[in-house]
Amino acid sequence: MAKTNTLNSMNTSHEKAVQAILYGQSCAKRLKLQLDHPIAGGRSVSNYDLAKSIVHCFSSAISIFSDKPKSEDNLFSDLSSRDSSSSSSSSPSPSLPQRSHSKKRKNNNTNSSENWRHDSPDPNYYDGFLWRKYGQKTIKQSKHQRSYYRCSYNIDHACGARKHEQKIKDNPPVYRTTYFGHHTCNINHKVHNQDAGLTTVGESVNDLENSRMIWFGKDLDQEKESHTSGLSISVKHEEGSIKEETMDQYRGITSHDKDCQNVIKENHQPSPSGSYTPPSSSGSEIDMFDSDLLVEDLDLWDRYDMYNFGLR
DNA sequence: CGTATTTGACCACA
DNA sequence: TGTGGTCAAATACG
Repeated sequence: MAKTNTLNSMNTSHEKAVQAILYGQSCAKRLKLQLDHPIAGGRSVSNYDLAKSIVHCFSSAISIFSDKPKSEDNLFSDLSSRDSSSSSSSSPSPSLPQRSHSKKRKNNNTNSSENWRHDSPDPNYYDGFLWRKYGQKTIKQSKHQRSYYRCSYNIDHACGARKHEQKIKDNPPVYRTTYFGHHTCNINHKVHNQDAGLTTVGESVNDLENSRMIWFGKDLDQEKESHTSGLSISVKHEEGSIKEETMDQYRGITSHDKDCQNVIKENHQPSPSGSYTPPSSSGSEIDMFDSDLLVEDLDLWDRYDMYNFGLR
């Protein structure tokens, strides 16, 4: 493909964003084709995969466009020096929150704590975990409020994972979620999945993480493990109420999975905030999932020329 | 009635 | 002292 050369020389974020959009367009075309001709033979890519790729492409493009190098660095260094300390203050002590504890994290080695950042147009972006909101604050630098969440199992499992969510851009809306700490609640969870042979689920969830998730800490494998094993619902967001039916696909859970998965099942129903809908009985889409389809890094957009689907 | 969210107050850090 | 992170009582919700 002649385009590959162009892509190889593609360096700027802008070009990457354009490439992401183009790829998304390609996927959309392909999806339309498959929807128009559902029985067309030789369908190597499921509609689900295509839809997911489309969403991812635009999400990535938005993320790129919204990332002004300077402001982002500033913002993030700010988070690293301030926010991330919250995880360390709470996670180092596996004990449950006590009233005697200070209400603000102590100074700590925040730079070494695990942090993820994710930008999404969807305020209820599904990240594979169940969160509980514990605070909301107006940030002086931003006109939008920042919401504070902690893992819903921070008590049951002494899970110190936390995240902040804040709208950073209006048009188009971009929500930035910053993650702190580890999900200790899900370590065993993955084992359950593996025992149950749900590797496809793991791959699917893993894909979520690939969606423009920026990691800036250490111990990637560990964090990845957490994401891979996590299954949950979104949380209510004060600025939007986007449902996440699309995430149903990720929830192929067997009955003997315990811990978080069971709790998810229990919590979904009563939770006023969760927009979770029960997993569809057919896991066919998950089974058809091809993780190679998904874009892990925008630097690899050229790689996806092989998935051009012959539409160009 | 149990659980999740909201929100004002408290507190630590820069 | 200002800012932002957290707590916890009040409130909302199913």
